[in-house]
Amino acid sequence: MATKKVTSLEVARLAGVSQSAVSRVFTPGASASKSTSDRVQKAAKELGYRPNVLARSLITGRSQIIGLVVAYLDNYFYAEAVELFSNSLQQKGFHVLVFMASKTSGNIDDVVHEILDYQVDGIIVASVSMSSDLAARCSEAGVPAVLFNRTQDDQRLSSVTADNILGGQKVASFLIASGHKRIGYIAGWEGASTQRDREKGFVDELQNHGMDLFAREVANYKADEARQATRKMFGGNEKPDAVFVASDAMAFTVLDVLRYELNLKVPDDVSVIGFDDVPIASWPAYDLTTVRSPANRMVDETVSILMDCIDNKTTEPRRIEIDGPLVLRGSAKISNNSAKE
Amino acid sequence: MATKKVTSLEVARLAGVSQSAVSRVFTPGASASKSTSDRVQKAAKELGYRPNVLARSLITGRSQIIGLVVAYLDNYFYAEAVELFSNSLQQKGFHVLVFMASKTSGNIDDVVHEILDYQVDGIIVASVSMSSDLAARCSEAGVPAVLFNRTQDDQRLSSVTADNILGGQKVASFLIASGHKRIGYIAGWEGASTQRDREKGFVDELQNHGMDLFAREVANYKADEARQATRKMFGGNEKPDAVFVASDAMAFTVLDVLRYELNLKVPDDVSVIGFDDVPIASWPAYDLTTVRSPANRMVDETVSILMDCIDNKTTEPRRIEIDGPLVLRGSAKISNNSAKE
DNA sequence: TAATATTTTGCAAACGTATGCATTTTTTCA
DNA sequence: TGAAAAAATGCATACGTTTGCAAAATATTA
Repeated sequence: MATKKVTSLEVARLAGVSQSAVSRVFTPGASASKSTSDRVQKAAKELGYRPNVLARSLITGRSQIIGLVVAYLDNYFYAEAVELFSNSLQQKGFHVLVFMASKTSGNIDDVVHEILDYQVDGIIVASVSMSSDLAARCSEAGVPAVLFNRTQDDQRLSSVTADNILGGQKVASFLIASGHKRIGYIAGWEGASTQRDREKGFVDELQNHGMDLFAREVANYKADEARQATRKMFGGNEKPDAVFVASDAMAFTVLDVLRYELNLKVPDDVSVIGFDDVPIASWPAYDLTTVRSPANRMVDETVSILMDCIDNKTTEPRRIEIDGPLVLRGSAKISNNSAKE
Repeated sequence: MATKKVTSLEVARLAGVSQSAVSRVFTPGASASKSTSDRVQKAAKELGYRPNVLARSLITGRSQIIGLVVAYLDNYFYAEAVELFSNSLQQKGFHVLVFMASKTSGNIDDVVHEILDYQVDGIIVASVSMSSDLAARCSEAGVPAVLFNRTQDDQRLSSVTADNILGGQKVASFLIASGHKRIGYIAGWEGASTQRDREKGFVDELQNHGMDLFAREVANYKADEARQATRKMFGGNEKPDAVFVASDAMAFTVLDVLRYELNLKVPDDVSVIGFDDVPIASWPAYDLTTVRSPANRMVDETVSILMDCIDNKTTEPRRIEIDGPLVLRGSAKISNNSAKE
């Protein structure tokens, strides 16, 4: 009700100094004598004064806000990323303004425009692509943007991803070494670089060993489509003896369908491997063999790039791929039982 | 690089009108003739002009920013809430500034101060308590605050929760009706109203039927503590034949320990019931009977309260409890097998 | 102690926008 | 067609800060 706004001017009056003095006391680098500083601090405390960040950013040109575009939080990988980003940036004096790209507008460009309206100091684009003229717009506005868990052809954009190609290769090598013969793949959304790279590494490595995909379905990183895909892939007589799924989130659905709907034994009848190593993957009910996307390291790199751009104006775009191990668990056969079939 | 900021003044010059005219064109309610509007729009598009939200808020006193304090996103219930909040508020022209309360500072008050510095139009406090003098601070600053999924004694704060007491009662009635005799409870963090209310409803209803808790452990809403609690509760000879767990997130861990570590059959040896009905609860691997916390309705109510406060200055605090059904799934015996023991 | 170097302080001008008021233009209606 | 009503426009000010500049106060040195 009282809805009182305490300004630096009122503090100045109470402390018997100029408004500039108050500002200087609250500005780290500025010069103020101990005596005025004390008086101002006291007056500020008494009135409950705190600087208005928005007014400050108007003049400094820095809002201390980072815009984060994200499409869905039901994939735990992104939920965790939001938490990590927020913590990491908070520690550096920044805060995260969240923009959902999913249901509101299919048009990412609108969302990014909205972000720029808030005079953010940087943009993190997670799990979404950006038109390249929009990227141009950002750099034109002097706002650094980093793609998180996505790459793009436009070489002017920085990006941080797992090493998806290498990850796909590891899965292929492992499945071959453990004696699998009929290997399927369930793809994510084909517009996503994560999907393309994971599949490319996987298929290339199969072919290096003279093998081809035995089956392939597309599930667009969606649970219900993953369900359909599994039914289709395992509906016939000739079933795969292994399936690589483009993300853990889909792999859980695949496992559920295989076990509880099709009554197949994992890993005896079929081995299942995912990608990301989200926490659920280690839960005994799933115990999923998967490639780790090291979220914390990816976040650290992303923040680091952003900070470099903001501070030193290092405008040079970077593309970083972080390697993660294949984590062996119970959903894939390890032993090389060569006598099969 | 170019880092050019286009201002309304430049647009005005190009369009041959005053700066006020430009402002009016971009302000919904303001009056501007079609001809100037067209000219301004054209000039704006040509220069790539968009109003500076921060400068606007300085003068309007509205930032269109809602601060969201949240402690952990690894509980899917809160991850979903963030998504729902962001979507809902985005639609109303607001955006969400995220503040993590967990690891950085145990002190929520600091976090809320930081939020207020951003001149937010409202605050949502999820899964966290607030000191009541801080609450006073908010209302003093004219910033409405709503507790999400928490209540507090301080009657001046609005809050939105599931009907936790009723939910606990439903679980008790159900377990009794289906013939369970030795009923345990695994508690969340005892400082949380959700925990207290769920347990209260549960225990009261048991006592209405002349029963007491057979066993009780505290797991503080944490996975590893839930693991310990389950081992302890089911380590002896006299094991419970049912256990109510204060949240789904913990219930999944409980199920895993029961099945894969203690080799008990669910629900034959023991029935397990959770609270929240997060999506994983419906996955066949868990198939968890649970009370629904209707996240979307809770979010809608929270946003609605906030908007009322912002628009009409309805300062009257509201406390809303939303009823959710007990969702019957496979983790709890339904049949009334009275002949047991 | 006097002269110089340093620090502290206040003044005033920004930052980019919204808006009350007075003035001009357009519309309305008899 | 002319007077009154309505709409559009520009001017100037305000929002709450930071910061360059010059003046004042303090510290340093010979």
